[in-house]
Amino acid sequence: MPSGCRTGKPGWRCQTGGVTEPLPTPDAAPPARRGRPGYDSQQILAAAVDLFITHGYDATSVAAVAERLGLTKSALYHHYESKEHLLRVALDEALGGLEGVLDEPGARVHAAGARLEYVLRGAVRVLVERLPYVTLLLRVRGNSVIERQALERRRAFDHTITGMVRDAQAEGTVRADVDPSVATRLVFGMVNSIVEWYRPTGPEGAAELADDVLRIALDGLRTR
Amino acid sequence: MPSGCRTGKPGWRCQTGGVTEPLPTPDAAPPARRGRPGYDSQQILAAAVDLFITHGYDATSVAAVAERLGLTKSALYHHYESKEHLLRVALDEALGGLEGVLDEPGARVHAAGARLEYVLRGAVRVLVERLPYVTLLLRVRGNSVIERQALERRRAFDHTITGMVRDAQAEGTVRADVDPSVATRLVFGMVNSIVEWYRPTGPEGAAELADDVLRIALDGLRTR
DNA sequence: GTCTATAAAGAGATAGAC
DNA sequence: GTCTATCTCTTTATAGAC
Repeated sequence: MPSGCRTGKPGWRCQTGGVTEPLPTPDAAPPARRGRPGYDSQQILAAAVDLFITHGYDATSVAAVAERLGLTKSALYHHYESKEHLLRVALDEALGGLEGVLDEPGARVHAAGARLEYVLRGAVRVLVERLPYVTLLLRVRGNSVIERQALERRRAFDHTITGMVRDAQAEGTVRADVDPSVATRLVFGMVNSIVEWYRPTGPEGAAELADDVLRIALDGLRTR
Repeated sequence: MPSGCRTGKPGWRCQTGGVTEPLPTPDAAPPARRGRPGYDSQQILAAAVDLFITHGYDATSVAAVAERLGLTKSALYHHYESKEHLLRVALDEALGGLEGVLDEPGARVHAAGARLEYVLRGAVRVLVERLPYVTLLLRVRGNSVIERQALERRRAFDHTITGMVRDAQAEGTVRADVDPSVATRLVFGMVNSIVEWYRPTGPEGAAELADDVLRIALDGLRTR
């Protein structure tokens, strides 16, 4: 990210709304951690992910992350050995959440239609709970080893869902006139698009959002 | 984009599949243009957009675009006055296509449900016809004046669709138990997600794809 | 655990030759 | 219309003081 963001030079690539201003120092509410200021790894990660989302991973400099926290680059390198380390931990947070849904009992009931419904709702839940991490995951394009590993885990997740759609078509609970792979991609396209606009502070809770998604994805927009 | 993409140094952020290799020179089929090699503005833009999509706009260097074309940076600056100029033209290509759908007669018929259906189908059509440009548009985050102007035009487009959804709810053709704004976002999330996986070379044509989208968005995945 | 200072390389953009 | 050479600033990362 160019330093023009700070100087306000016209034409520079910066967000409005003061996203680049340093966070208040964590001294105000010390989380049972003595010594000097010191963010913990979670707070540093959260700041980094926020910038990665806004400016893109590649375009976010380590200096920008440090500045956001009111630290220097060197201090940041004390917590994370590299910029990619931050990315790896963040992507794992997202993927772990999504994969966790598939291990829950509701994702293993016998009826395929019920499994699918449970997993859709679970995906919305994880997406909202871990919004920044999932947002980052969905912006990864495979430009490094770490990103390609993340994409591979995403593909495996999608593949599992596609199997559920296929099973549900076989049992007659899901329409059979759309390819299961295309149906999965379209429905998860709808689910994933939530990261583009949903903010937890809004009036709509995660459960209501999941209801809306399920209504449209399963029963469609049209009245009958 | 780091030069390690070319040297194959491990850990570098590069795509697999040789995306960064120079294009064959256009000499093979000279498009009625004499003198020496010379790409036209369209070809240069296409190469730039392809890299912007893969690596992100900010992370793509002008040198990388030039190298992709087998040119130097200076030659590229002869065609486009800046990197942002390339972005501006590309985003306009996408937005012009989408806005054009709203001006077509089918988007102005009296029945709101029919208008909505026409515009959904038209959006899929433009998205497929101008796939790279719309893909780039959907990745813009508002980090510069040009990006914010593009986001503003997108918002206006979405606002028009939301109005159609609201009208269709009033006439009884669209279910009224979902907020029109949320419904629009979800359905366009589904439509827009097509850029993440659809490739025109595949077995599915644009018309079949639009049929699938309309089926799921309007009638849902569930059998009845 | 944070700092200053620095290294080596890449960024956008321009000057001017041919 | 394309080139080489260059300017100035930013990049990731490290060394070493406190």
